[in-house]
Amino acid sequence: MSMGINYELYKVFYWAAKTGSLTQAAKKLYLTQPSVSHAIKQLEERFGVTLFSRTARGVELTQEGAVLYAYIEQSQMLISLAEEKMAALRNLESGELRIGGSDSLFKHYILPYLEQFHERYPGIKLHLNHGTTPEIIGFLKEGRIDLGVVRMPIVDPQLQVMETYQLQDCFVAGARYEHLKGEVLSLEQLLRYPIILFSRNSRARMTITELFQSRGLPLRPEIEVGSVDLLIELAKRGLGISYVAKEFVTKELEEGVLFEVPIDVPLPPARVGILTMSSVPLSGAASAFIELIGKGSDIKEDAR
Amino acid sequence: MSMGINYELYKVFYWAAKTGSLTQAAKKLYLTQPSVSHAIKQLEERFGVTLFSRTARGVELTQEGAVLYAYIEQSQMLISLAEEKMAALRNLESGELRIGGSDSLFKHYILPYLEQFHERYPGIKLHLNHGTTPEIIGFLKEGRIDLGVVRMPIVDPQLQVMETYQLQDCFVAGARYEHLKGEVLSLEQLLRYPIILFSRNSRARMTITELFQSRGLPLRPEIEVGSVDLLIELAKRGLGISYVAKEFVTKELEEGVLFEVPIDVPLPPARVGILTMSSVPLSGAASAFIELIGKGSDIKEDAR
DNA sequence: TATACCCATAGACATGATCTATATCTCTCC
DNA sequence: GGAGAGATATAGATCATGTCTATGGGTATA
Repeated sequence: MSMGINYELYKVFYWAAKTGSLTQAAKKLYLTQPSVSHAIKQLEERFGVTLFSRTARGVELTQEGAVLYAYIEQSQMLISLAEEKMAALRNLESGELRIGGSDSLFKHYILPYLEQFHERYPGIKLHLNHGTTPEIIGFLKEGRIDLGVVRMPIVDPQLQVMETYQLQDCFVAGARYEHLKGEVLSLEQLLRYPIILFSRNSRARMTITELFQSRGLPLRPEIEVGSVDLLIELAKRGLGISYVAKEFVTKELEEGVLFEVPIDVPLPPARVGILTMSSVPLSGAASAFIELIGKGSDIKEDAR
Repeated sequence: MSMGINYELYKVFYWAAKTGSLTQAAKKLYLTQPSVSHAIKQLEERFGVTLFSRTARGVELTQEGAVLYAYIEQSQMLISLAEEKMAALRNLESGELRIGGSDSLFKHYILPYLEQFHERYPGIKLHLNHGTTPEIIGFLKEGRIDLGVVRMPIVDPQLQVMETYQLQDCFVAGARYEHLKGEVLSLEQLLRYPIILFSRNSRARMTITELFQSRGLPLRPEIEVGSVDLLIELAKRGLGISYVAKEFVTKELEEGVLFEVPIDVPLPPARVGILTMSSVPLSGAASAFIELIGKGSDIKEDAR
């Protein structure tokens, strides 16, 4: 660092000016007085200007020294603030956590963790960005979110995936289809009823469509919605049979406003995964959040 | 400097963040890439936080790194400004020069130098503070002015004195006393005429009073004024004979509106001196000004 | 006059900043 | 797919320079 002025000298200058004494500055900086004296001299030689007038009681800024001090004081304040801020970030007293996911996963999976997290680290600002799986991945790659919560499977070499929560999709109906209670339907039978599905670009929709297609059956939903709440609501009102994760309708199933319509083929369980950028280091907040989720469920991290 | 974070590291961090490349930062700082890499690592370890995500194309600030950068960038700007300002101060492109003196010395002695100085160094702000000799000395000791211009002799161990300009006091009269032209008066004869003197606390006044007293003559001025201009004006209008430095009335003497009234005892020449605080280093502007004056007259610096 | 406290200076010393050499990784281009 | 360019990381040697001790001079204070 031969060029330019050593910024350490400004630290010394600051304390010398602030305390009005090289000896006091030395104490503040855990140095000896000659070191401080030497540091100030270096600054003066570099600038070609006398910064202090030396008296028997200490030192006093000259006109030029006072000019320098005006700038350096500000600069020093900022650095102090920066150091405080960084300490706060490390201790998770400050910072932000930006999560991407679907509304339904937020509501039924992430929410309790968010509450815990916020209670434990109240200084950290939370940002929730909802979107479809491809959108979430886009946000991640743009650096707009720290982590995404989406349905598996995802294969993307740029992404780090941790599978956590397990979802079991199923068909549910409301009172209007009461007569189906206790029955186990085949896929063909199911198709005789109006089916309500989540929108085309969702992973759940793709999974069930594939299942029907593999048996040569065309799955044509009567109604297609963009919100899981609506999916549930429509089923409750009897507009059809909804395909939805059982975990999202636990309350409705308990209350009896919905009941499951079992089918004769096993529906594969869907895993939820937490996505992060593999090349971008996790922020303190993000890793704390992931750890929190890890405690609440068994994580299967992908080996890749 | 074992405690705290080495501020040099911030300089490295700044350039690494700004260029987005450790290699580029190294070039900017005339360092090698491993040095920069090491510096960043130190910062990260001190903060317990990752500041950059390393990619194949360089580095990119993490969330935490971006927070730090926001502060450090500001701080860096201030330091750059400070360094520019100090360079400007050294080159006398900026700064200020505060001079104390009497109005008459400003007008008749300092003014041409001020003009030269301002022409040569237009960036330097000029402050003129007028006052009596004791006031000027007070200003100096308070640090309110850089230098004072007063009549000698001054003896004060805290002050550095340089004698420069020489003044020759004399008595002058206007047309009303035309009949005195060509005469040489004794002090007693002079006392028959109304005398106009500068105010009591001036050095010129003290000198002439002593001269009369040493001969047992009481010097009672008819009129006492606080401004040399007024002293001259009153003499021109014939209200009396004024005691004034010949150098202050050269124009009036040439024009003939005033003429000198010689006396039969030699009036000692008065020297003008430039005062500075001996314990306070001169500002660049002040020493440049003193040098300028030095070229225009032969300075006799006191040995002390 | 003596004491105490300040800053300046000189020279010895050791820390730690910096360098060289090398490894590893990731894009890109052929 | 393999080679090359260019990025960062790591290890160890080196030496610059920051820091210390010792000392001196100066100025207030008692």
